[in-house]
Amino acid sequence: MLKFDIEHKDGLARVGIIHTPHGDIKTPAFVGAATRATVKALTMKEMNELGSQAILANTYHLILRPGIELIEEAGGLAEFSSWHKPTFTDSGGFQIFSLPNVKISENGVKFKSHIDGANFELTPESSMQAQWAIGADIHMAFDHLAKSDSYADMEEAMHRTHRWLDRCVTEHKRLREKAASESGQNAFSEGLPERSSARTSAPRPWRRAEATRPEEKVFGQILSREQYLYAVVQGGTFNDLRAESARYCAGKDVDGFGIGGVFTAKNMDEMLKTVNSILPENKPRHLLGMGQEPIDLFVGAEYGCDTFDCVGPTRMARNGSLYTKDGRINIKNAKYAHDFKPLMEDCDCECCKNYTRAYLHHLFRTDEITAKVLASIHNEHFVVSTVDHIRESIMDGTFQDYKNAFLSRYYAK
RNA sequence: GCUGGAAUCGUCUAGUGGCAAUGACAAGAGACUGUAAAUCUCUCGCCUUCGGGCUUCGUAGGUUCGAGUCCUACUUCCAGCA
Repeated sequence: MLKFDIEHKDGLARVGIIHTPHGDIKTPAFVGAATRATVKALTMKEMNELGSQAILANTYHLILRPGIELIEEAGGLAEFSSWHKPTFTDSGGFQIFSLPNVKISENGVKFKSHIDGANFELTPESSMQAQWAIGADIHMAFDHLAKSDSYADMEEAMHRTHRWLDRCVTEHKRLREKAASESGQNAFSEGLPERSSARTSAPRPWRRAEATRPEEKVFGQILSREQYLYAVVQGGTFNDLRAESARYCAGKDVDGFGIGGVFTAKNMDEMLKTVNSILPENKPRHLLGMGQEPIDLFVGAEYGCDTFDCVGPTRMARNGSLYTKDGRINIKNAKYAHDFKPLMEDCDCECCKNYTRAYLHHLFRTDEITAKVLASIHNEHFVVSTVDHIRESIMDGTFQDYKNAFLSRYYAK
């Protein structure tokens, strides 16, 4: 069972530590979205330096490229990407919702690679197998988001998610037992194409060459094959469905919970209150996909979510939309051409400590790669450090003050 | 000097008798929440009561119901020959 210590509580909000095989996550925490085993535009060193505690990769994307076997051959997601800290994988369930032309059946989902047209099928079982091969510390159950927000569609998606959850729990348990009995062997590629196992504990040439790099000291962790499963709560915008889903998931033998499909919900606070009042207190909760808007982080933490992930901050960054304490600004706008202030006052990220808005404006206008790097460093640091401050404020009882001050300024307009 | 060729919205460009006029870039702005996103959308001659009105394709004339498109002259530029 995944170890989760709660250090402090305030209503539904809590401060805790998730102990993973790759280290601890002090919660609440923002998890960087590393869909294709990289946080776009950023190196793992930069992610580490901006304070990120964990990343989340996506099973669907890694199946397409580079292929699950390759990640396994590399020794797992952490080894492959050189992120020797906690990792999550999403199940691929979200892609059912976001991709066109997927064929959904009770068994699972069939889709064509958008890269070369190859046919793939993801099922609860194959998603579990793929996630075990990827080797993230925390896996998401393979779930189903509704295509529309009608009650009927939401209800159907929820029930299917529950049926799939049972299959995920069974398969995850089978793989865990197999891993334990065959430790050291390549035990996790069942259902995937045959491939000779190259995964060993022996250092590979490229690792030996890097062994003296200074960041080895920062990253040095032990790769473990212990892996954990979160159930995913669905139910869309309907509190009765959310409650039903939370009750269902709460009864399962899982290590924590993802709360999915939330960005379609207008009533996030009510919904989270409902769900997190039902979910067992002693297991961590991950709010899937939320965090582009700071208010989501405050509301999420206030109502008992422990971790967040979101592609918004880095995507915004690449598109020139950058966080400040006074709201997001579009750095490409003409008015920043002669603005020689830092992007954000009192920000200690590499971008704000060293560069001006005018310089960022110029880099974006000239389409320089560095524009996206610096912007991504800032935006990712902004959300990571905001959640870190939320943690501190819950700890010392000043959460409401911090929330009110932050949000009233950010959304003042 | 002679002989060809060319001049179109900030730039490059399409257009060879019915056009406020093509495309790209630039410019102005917006969107983005478990990433098919370093992506996408809108505006881009002037005015507008959003029906439309007005002025535009080097300059000046001409032919024609109608000219960016045809003719003449001029101006500028390019190429070749002197």
